[in-house]
Amino acid sequence: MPENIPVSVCWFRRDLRLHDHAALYHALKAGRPVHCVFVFDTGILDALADKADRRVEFIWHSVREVKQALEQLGSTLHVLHGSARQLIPQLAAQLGAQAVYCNHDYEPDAIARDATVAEQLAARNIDFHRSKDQVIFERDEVLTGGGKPYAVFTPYKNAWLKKLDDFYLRAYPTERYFDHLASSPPGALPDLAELGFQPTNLRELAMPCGMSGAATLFADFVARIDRYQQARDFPALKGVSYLSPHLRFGTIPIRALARHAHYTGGPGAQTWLSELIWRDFYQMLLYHHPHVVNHAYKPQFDGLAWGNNPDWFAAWCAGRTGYSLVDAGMRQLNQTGFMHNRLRMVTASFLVKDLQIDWRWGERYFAQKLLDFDLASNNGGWQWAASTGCDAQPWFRIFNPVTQSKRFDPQGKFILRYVPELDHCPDKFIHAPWLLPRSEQLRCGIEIGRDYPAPIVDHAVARAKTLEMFKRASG
DNA sequence: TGAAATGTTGGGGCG
DNA sequence: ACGCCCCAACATTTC
Repeated sequence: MPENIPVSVCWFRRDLRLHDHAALYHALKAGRPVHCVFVFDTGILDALADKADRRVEFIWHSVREVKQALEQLGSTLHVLHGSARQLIPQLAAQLGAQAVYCNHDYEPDAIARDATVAEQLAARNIDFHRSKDQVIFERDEVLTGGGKPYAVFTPYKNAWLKKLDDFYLRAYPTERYFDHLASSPPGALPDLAELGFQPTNLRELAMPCGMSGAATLFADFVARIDRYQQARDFPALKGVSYLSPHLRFGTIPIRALARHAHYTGGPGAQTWLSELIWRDFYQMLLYHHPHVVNHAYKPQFDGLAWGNNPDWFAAWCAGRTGYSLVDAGMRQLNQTGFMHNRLRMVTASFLVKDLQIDWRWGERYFAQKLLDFDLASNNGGWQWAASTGCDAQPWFRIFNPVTQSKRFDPQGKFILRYVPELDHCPDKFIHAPWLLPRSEQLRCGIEIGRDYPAPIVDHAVARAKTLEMFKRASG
């Protein structure tokens, strides 16, 4: 690449697609040849304890798809491995770039990283253009009448919906400017092993990756969105969109999803749109209150006297608490990297309010395991369940794991998918197997305490204890 | 985006 | 027939 031709760099991060991509659109439209780059950032990857990580594999497949698509257009994706803070300014300088484009990221670590990159680019006299892309409304776009960020979801949602119009839902027509992609021979793609990772069961799970995978899942969901409201709370049903990993890594743009929900209408689409608004809400909240990463949003709940029993925590992680729906949810997470949203609430409530374990322990575990892990949503969800958060559920609201099980998995169909030990357990006892009389246990071959764990806590006792714990912190 | 405790009502069994 | 008890069903309040 002759250094006298000014070029641009488009830095892909959590936006692994080529269509409706804000940064790519702005880069291409500026007219200079655009070099696309992705960095497997050791600053992030080195912190992953488990070197068989479904997310790295998901990203790898998605990056490969973007790269192949760019190569069909006569360009390529430069795939680097190292510290993004150093590599991006280096690459930009090396290519003789006049500008670097990327999309906003609202996580504290990402903000710090981007600030470093901004400094280094400025020192080299290279422009750094950043765009909103991963949310509909970011940071200060939706504020209260008093000009402050919302602290309660419902009024936020109302203001969000009021502000919404065609403008915010339109797609960036990147494909119109693809002829501005820098022409380039195909580049190299380090394989998983070179990145220091091992393959997972992602293939076995038939997880659709990349832009094409996102399109497949989206089409599948669109066909059943009318049933979303009725079916979404039942983990045994195919009720939810399963798009969360794609939304996380940007293989599908949020605008396409919000657009569909908004223009389709109906109770299913409206309920789903509301979930997308929760996502914006938590991103906005994290941006304004980065302290939530390590602390309760409500400071008085930083003083909760947690029990933090390590044996109970291990049982919770492994799906061996003796509460069948809780265990099924945790095993789904361990085996697939996904957990149904209803079960995220049930298992989180159980950890915090039945086991009295610090919500941060659970948050960290989900962060390690979830394919769709997103700091803002995960933290927001945990603080909601733990009652420590912004617009969280009241602290005295405690889920009964058995009642939740009866209500949301009435036939125990989901439980049996992940807790096969209970295969021969009579339906009546599937939600609370320890109530199975000893004689019945022998008859159907499930000895509680041997074939399936006895409950590690008594819910009624735990509930009273937790109410005390919260009362002391809030009093 | 609850659950449990407590209060109220009304029907039926029964002396 | 009547009062009394029991308790299910529903409503309210409390956590």
